[in-house]
Parts: sequence; C-alpha cells; structure tokens
Amino acid sequence: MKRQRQAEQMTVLREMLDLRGAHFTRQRAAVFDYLNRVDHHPTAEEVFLAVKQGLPRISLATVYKNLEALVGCGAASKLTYGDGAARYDVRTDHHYHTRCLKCGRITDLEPEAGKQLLKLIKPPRGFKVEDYHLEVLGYCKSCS
Amino acid sequence: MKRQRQAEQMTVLREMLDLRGAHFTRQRAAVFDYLNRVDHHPTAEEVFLAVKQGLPRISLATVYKNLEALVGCGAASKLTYGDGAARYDVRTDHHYHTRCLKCGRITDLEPEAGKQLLKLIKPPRGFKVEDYHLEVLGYCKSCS
DNA sequence: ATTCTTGCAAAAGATTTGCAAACAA
DNA sequence: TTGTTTGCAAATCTTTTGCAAGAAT
Repeated sequence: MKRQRQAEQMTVLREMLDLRGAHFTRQRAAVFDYLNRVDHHPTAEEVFLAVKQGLPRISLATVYKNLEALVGCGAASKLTYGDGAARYDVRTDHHYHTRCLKCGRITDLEPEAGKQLLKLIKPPRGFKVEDYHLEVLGYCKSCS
Repeated sequence: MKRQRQAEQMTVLREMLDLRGAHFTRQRAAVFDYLNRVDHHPTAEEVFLAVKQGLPRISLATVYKNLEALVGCGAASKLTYGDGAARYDVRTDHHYHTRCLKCGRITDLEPEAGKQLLKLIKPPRGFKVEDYHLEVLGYCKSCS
C-alpha cells in the first residue's frame, strides 16, 4: 500500500507539472519523492545528498531547479528563515509550525487554529490576502 | 520635539549597547537612526545606501556588523523571508505584519489580535515557546 | 591602557545562470 | 520534432571574516 500511495502521488505530480507545461523526469520525481518521505523540512543541500544515493550523477543545480519547479506547480512549498538556507516541504496547506531556535528542526502545528486565526486577521484596506504563515519559535524537547 | 525624541532614543540605545559591552559609535547611531526613520523594513543594502549619505566612508560590512549588534542588544529585529535579503526593524515587539508578494513591502498589523492568537497556539509537549511570528502574504493596494 | 569598531579586501555560503548534450512530450 | 531538462562550471548575491588602523570606554 505504500507503493500504491507513491504511484498515486506521482500521477498527481504528473498532472500538476503538465498544467504548467513542465516535464516529468526521474530527477524531479526523486526530489518530490524524498520530500514525501522525510518527516522534517530539508534544505536543498539535504535533498541533494539524499537523492544522490539513487541518482549519483544528479547535480545540486538540478535539485534547485526541481525544487523551484515543484514550488511553481504547487507540489511543494518553500519555507524561509534566518538560518541561511531555505527549506522545502511537500505540503502546501500547512501554515502553522514550530521551529527550534537551537537545532532548527521544524514541526507542524495543529491546523485547527487556522480557521479562528483567519477571523482575527484584519489586513489594511486595499491589501489582498493570498496566504498566511504562523511560526512559533522556541526550544524543542531535546534541546531544552 | 522630533529632536528630543531622537536624543532619548539614542540614550536608550547607549544603555542597551552598554549592557552587552558594546560601544556607541557614529556609524551605529546612524544605522539605528535610519531604522527609526523609515516606515518600512529595509534590507542591509538599503540601510547602507541611506546611511552613506551622512557617512560617505562607511562600508557595507560595517552596516552588517551594526545591524547584528543592534539585534544582539535588542534594539532591532531581523525579519527573514524568501526574497534573498534579510530585512531589519527597530521594533522588536511586532510579530504581525503583511508582506506584498509583488513589491516586497512590509507593513505592520494591529497587535490586538496577538493576545487571542496566543490562546489558539498549542505547541507540542516539551516545546518551550520563546516567540511567534504571523505573516500575511498578498498584494498591497498599489500592486493589486 | 584596554577593548571594541571601522573599513577594506577576500572568503564563504546559497542560489542562479549559460550552454551543449540528453530527454520527454 | 519541438520544447524542456540535465549536468557542469562559472557567475551572482548576500553575508561573514581577518586584520591593521582608529575610536570609544
């Protein structure tokens, strides 16, 4: 059933890419697959090192291009913090997470609060809301 | 009264720096003063170009060092997004803002919602909350 | 006097780009 | 076939660092 799920995800990915006129490639699939497997939000470098196991000739530039392509077609999202490198995630619908100030690990928060949160937000007149992002900073269990 | 306010701010800055064993310098004061004047959240480059008007010999590295010093003593805060460069702000108590996806301009949101927001946040067990950050993404009046 | 800061140039880290060959549609 | 992607190297952009001279405490 794990395999079937993966196959479904790849079909969905194919469609999402197709809508943007982008091709489905082994490298792209590998990057997407890795993002689906990990439980945290890796940097491009991390993705590169992991995907290289299966595709030894892949380059870091290709990983960057593919992460960009995945974000572009909506299959992944980019999370940027002050720690140098950007992080990537397959989920585009999670806007709530915690980030450890020591180890940098990111974990998702319950999305329940989101609905209520939206009611509280009062953007300035004329501002067209497209998305929102809530980040809770602190120290995780193993770092505190 | 504008001048007096500036003088007060500088006195406060002196104290904040002193607590960390940091010196008060013309360059540092100029960077801090600029952050106090602007209505948006500039990048280090922007600060550099602006401060250079009054201190033509200042270097970009000095601006970076001073922004870091200001953040270190609590006189400023650093805001990091996916658009390449970090942005800085004198206020350290504003965690709610909007960011335009087109021009990158950042404006503050009413902090009222913060109190209620905190009640909604349920971090994982063992996570020690230090800070939080809410960002609303979209298009500002002039860009939409 | 001692310690910190400046300015410069060089270095480092992350990400992007140009291009010819390879691949997907 | 046509347009996109790959891999490589070089380039770019942001930020940091080493160091001697200068400024603040």
